[in-house]
Amino acid sequence: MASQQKTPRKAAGTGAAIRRSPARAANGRARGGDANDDIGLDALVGHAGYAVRRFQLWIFQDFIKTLAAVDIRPTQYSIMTVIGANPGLSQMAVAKRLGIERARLVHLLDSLEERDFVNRVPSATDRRSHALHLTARGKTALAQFKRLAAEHERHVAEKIGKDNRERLLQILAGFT
Amino acid sequence: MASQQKTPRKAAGTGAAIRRSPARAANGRARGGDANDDIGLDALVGHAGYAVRRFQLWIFQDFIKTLAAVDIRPTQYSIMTVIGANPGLSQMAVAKRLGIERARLVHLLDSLEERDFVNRVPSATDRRSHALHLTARGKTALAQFKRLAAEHERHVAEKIGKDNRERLLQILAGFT
DNA sequence: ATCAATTGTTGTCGTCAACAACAATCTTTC
DNA sequence: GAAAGATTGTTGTTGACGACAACAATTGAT
Repeated sequence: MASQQKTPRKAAGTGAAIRRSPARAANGRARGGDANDDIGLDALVGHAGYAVRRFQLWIFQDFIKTLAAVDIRPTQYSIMTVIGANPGLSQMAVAKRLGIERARLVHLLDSLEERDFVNRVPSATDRRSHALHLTARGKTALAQFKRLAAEHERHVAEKIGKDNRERLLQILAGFT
Repeated sequence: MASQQKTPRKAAGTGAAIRRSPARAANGRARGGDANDDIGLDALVGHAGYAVRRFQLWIFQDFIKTLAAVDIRPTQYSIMTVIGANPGLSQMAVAKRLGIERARLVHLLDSLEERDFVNRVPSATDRRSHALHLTARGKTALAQFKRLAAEHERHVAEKIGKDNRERLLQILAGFT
């Protein structure tokens, strides 16, 4: 990390010239100028992971923005949705189902419980586990969240196209 | 956070009996037993963001695993790919192109420079910026990375189907 | 009764996105 | 050409997140 520390900007006055290889074509610009979108990605295009990362970023940002008024993030929404559809689940069950680490779920449930959306009820059959339930307030809140989430989903449809969205859901159905 | 602290498990000894409601249907399980995949997701299915999140997780894990031998992560790979295809770019240009914060790119380039894959050359036209280049070692390394990345991409194709993968890339092309 | 496994919890570590602030350096404008 | 404003790289902080490790309480199996 101490490799080049404080940016010794002036140090290397190396007249070593640089003259960007003119043969390389695709490059050029250097100082923004105008279009900075003409930067070749080369192999990056054609990489599913890259496209998915960018898309995931966009979609989460839109979700957060659309649900900003109620201050609910995607993970919180997914938790409430699962509990709402399957009341009484244990934390392990929820964690496993959503692919969340149970250690992380603890804090997530803490915040949801603080806001009186979720309830940890001691399980009757297993004194180790908690049965998770939505509170009355949580249920009505979730209903509103779902409306906003539906609006977000419309944004997605507008962005990539209605049928493309459905095709996407179909392709990735195996991961839900 | 202090809401329910140390799990007062025993406290509620409420002999209130409970005998889990047999009517609840859909839930039930509690202790793993056998199939724990029968938990309804309700509205979660049909949410692009959720599917994309799970997929992105899978795909990144596979990328990391496939390139574990060379210790290259997706972001590092994308940086080297872009620099390789457009030598001389500034950090701002790379950051903007890849959707990485320029603050974050600093550390990423530090590590790549430490490993002698990338070079920060003082720009000839703008003494504020650095012209980014792959080192000789970086170029040969990138060639190998690309072979491994191609292998990873084959894993993706195996997972979701060859044509589904291409359709996915096509749908998300606007985000690259 | 004993030992292994499970559940919720706490804590730590490393990655990552989002900001804010700063010095050095352009660029613009008068 | 000097002052004001914008850019570039950098440092630092915050918070969400995934991955692990350890632990007490409890359950299940031997």
